[in-house]
Amino acid sequence: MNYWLFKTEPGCFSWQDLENAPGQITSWDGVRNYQARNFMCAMHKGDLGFFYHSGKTPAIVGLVEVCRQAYPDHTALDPENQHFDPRATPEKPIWHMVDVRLVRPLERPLTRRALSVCPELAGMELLRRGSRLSVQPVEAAAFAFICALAGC
DNA sequence: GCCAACGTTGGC
DNA sequence: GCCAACGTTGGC
Repeated sequence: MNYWLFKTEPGCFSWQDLENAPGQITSWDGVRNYQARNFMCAMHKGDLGFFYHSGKTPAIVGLVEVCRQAYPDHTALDPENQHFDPRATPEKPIWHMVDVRLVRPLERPLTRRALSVCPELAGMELLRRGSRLSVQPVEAAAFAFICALAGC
C-alpha cells in the first residue's frame, strides 16, 4: 500500500464537489505534469491519499482512496477542453488519470500552517518551499502521523 | 497583490 | 545540450 496527496484549488474542484459527485467518485483528470502523471501511473487500487486544498486556506481536508488504476486522460484529446493537448492521440494519450473515491473528511482539517510546525513532517514534499507538485507521494510514517493528528 | 520557485519552450 | 525567457502555481 502506498500513500499519496492530491492537491486541488477548491475554486476548481473542492472536497464539497467530491461529496456531491455521483458515487462520491471523481476522475483526477487534467494533470499536465510528467512527474505527477508518473506518480498516478504508480498508484494501485486501494491506495489512500490526502485531499488537499490550495489557495486561501491551504489545508488537508479529507481522505480518499484510489478506486481505479491509471488510464488515458481523454480530456487531452478534446479541443474544447481547457487541458487539451494537441500532441495527444488515442494511440499515444501522453496523459493519464486515476479515479478517487471519498473515504471520509478529516475530523480536524489540518492547515498547512499547522503541518509546517511539526518536526515530524520536516522534509515532506508538500511543505517544501516552492513545491508545486499537484500529485505527490506521502511517506507511510508521515501519513500515519497526520492521520493521528487529524483523527482519521 | 507580490513574488519565489518551478516547468516548459525555443533559439542557438 | 544549454540556458534565457516566459507563463503558471501557490503561499503569504
